[in-house]
Amino acid sequence: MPRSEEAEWWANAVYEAIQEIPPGKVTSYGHIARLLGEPQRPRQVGVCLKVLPAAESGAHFNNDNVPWQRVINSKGMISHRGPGSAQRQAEALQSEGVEVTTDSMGEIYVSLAQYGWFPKHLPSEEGGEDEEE
DNA sequence: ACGGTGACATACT
DNA sequence: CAGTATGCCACCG
Repeated sequence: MPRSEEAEWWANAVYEAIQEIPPGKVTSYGHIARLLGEPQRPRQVGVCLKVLPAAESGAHFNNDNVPWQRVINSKGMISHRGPGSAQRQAEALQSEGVEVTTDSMGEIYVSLAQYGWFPKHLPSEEGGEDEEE
């Protein structure tokens, strides 16, 4: 029981929200934070994923039942935290039918306009595409 | 005990 | 339109 109750609540809410993301879709950290009513804490969403327990840890929320792979940054790009980690995430997404594109810089992108999952209508998202559901 | 960092995003310059 | 600055708060050194 590391983490205070508050942090636990936050992580809990984050994991639940992520589980709401339908397969074959992706969303952003900021959107998750917004869904939780805390639009100012997109980073903490990432922190929660970083501390996400392993599948074999026996935790209620773990690497296996939380589709962490469906969460990317607002630009539709997969952040590279370690060597090959982004690659792994891209692979997982492809396995769900999500098309990913790699630019010349080696950065992996996902078309938010195509696979973005945004239950709420975002005010300013990519050029003004009113994509909903 | 303390300060820097980070799976980000928005606002401002 | 691109680069810089700030907020947020758990985790690591």
